[in-house]
Amino acid sequence: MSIFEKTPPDCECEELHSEVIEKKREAMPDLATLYDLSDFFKIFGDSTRMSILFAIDGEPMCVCDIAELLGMTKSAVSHQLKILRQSDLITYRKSGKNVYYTLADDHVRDIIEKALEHIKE
Amino acid sequence: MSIFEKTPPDCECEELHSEVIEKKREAMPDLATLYDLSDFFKIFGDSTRMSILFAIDGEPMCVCDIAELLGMTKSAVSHQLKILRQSDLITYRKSGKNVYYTLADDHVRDIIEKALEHIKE
DNA sequence: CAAACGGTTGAACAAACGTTCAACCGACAT
DNA sequence: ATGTCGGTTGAACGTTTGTTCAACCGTTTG
Repeated sequence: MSIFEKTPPDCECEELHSEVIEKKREAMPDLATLYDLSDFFKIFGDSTRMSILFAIDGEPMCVCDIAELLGMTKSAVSHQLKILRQSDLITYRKSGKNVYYTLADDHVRDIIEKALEHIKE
Repeated sequence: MSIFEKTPPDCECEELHSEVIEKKREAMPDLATLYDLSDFFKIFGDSTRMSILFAIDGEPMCVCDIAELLGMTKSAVSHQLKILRQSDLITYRKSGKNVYYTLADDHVRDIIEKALEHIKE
């Protein structure tokens, strides 16, 4: 059979370095991008952080109110806020003893919206 | 609700059941949705699974080739494929001794694309 | 049939994760 | 200064998670 013929992918484990593997390897993003991507999604992969993101959407909220809203301790909330802060997903504004958090930009909303579409299929 | 602040949010920890909390509580998605969302993102939050998704995009790949491409054991890949299968993100087709996997629909591509935009800020 | 191969599975193990707890810091009031 | 309150932090703990290992199943081949 011709090598130019469009054949079903040949995938014998003995045949390493097959055409398919090489073609795919070239199409793959570099490792750094793969890690950045999965690290990015990891942030959303926790229900507490997801709840916080919804909570601080729109009007900013202080830590104590978030904790009350979610039924959690201030400490637990603060730990998650730190992770969200380090990912540049949220911003904060200090006012006296309080710290008010809100979403950093609209990108977060967009991605969650896309995911919601998939969930509801 | 306006982005421009009418009144600065009042958030004393003593004042539970504040207006803000109640307003937010009504705007929050139900718990089931929050869990579904975070569980959905959790799937993407692993570099191995992310790599697999890129690998099987377009032309289907069998388990052995994926393993070779990613430099992992068949077992490890198969475990992650199971998770992706259970999330309906991928489909498979058996052919003799081999099993060929590919993306289930375009939704996956869309979401990863959105995330890539954010990464490259 | 039996052996070999691709793929799956469950248990075990180590690493990563989220919450709790206690201590701490800064801003405000007494 | 002392105390209080909102918020942060680090260590400890229990849970979750991904990989490894070994055994297993279904298909193909000798």
